[in-house]
Amino acid sequence: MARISDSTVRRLSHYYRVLEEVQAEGRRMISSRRLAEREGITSAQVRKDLSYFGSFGRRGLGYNVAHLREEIRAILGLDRRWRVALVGAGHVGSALLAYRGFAAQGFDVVAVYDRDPARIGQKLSGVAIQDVASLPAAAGQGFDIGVIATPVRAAQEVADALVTAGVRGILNFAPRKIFVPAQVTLRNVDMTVELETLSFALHQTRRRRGGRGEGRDRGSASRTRGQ
Amino acid sequence: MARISDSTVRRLSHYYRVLEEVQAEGRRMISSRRLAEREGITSAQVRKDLSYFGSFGRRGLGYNVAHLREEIRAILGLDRRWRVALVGAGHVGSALLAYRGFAAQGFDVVAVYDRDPARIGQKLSGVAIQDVASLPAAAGQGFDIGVIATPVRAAQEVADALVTAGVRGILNFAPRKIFVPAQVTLRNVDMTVELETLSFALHQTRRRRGGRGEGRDRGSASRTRGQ
DNA sequence: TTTTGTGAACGTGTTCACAGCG
DNA sequence: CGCTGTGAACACGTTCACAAAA
Repeated sequence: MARISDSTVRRLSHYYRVLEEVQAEGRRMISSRRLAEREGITSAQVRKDLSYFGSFGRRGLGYNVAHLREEIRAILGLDRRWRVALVGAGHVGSALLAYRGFAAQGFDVVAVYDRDPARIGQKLSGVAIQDVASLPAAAGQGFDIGVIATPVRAAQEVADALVTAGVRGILNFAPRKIFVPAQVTLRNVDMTVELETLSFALHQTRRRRGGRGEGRDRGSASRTRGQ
Repeated sequence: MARISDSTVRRLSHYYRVLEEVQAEGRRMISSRRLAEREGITSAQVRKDLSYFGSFGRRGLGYNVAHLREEIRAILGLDRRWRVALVGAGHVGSALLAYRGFAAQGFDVVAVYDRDPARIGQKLSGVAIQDVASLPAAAGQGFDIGVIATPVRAAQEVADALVTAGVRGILNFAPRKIFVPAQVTLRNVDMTVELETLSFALHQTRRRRGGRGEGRDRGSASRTRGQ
């Protein structure tokens, strides 16, 4: 299978969510056009994305909602459960644990670590908080994914510990670049960057006074409300 | 000024953070190569990004850390303060309010809204929570940015209310596409997508058993630890 | 000699447009 | 006729490579 682009995978995740909704609405089939409208993209993009993985549609009819949903589910690897280790039991960590969609999509937080002695031993959403010092020795726990929800300064050290503990993927919430071995997949969620790019955009439009709103719709930029 | 790509702006935000660190370390100058190493990218990329905005370096010497930091600060529009309205006083909203870096970079949360009567009237990090029903009428408050930290189902409605209230930019944490008028800038932080792309990547590598870790370093993917 | 700034080459993702099938 | 699947055209971001400057 050819290399799949990052953007394609991200959109697949979006399609998956749309399909859940559409299925809840009781629709049986959906065309690439309707699916695209829901996401504010082109139908060609939808078809191209799906075509990398197979032919799931029926010409003249569109896609069977339930079937396509299952296919994407399998493609994304959501048809299994993932063992997640969370490091950092602060605000972000708590928010994450409290988020129900987490477990719903197959991600089980099986361990929580923190450095603060006051927190160690406490329970967070039913999971006991352990001393992060014991993390590097947790290789036997079979963690698949590690989540870094610590202050920036601890991020790289925690990443190293997670790698030692054997995780194959890391989701990093700390606003700083961290380095991991090539075989470990890294994903970042950096609110600071989003906020600053917003600031940049507003700053710009103020300069270009009132002018053309500009159809700069790359990635997650704005888009006029569809119908 | 030519159109600046999204990726360039995001990197600018990263450079800014690196420069803060480097400045704290007491260094006076930095070359594009060293700056690039810190972010795990190429020096040509750094120079190209900066070149869109001017010539800030000195050939043979590199960039003056303090000066370049100020330039980027101005480019990103961080040399002013932004009035932020937060909608949703749940876990994500609280985490956000508690994050100190927020105000430090010029973002002042001047109002918090929620729908839950039990929360309305309470204070969150010093800000009184108001009824979200009053949001559409808040046009006089001069909000620049709106943050959506509500459950998915309320997201679009809240977005509409924020637009009515006059925000020019929206940061959406709800895992669903929302539509806004073209003149409003939209930015999304979707943890679900990140998690699912992680799942996809791990799922893939398991299939391609042990094989070449693959240098798929697009976007925020993994990278071998530098030096 | 070092390092910037930048056109040009390159690679990759998106859009087009249409053949193919239902 | 409607809609998918896809090669080809296109657009755009990244990397190269080198002239210019310190």
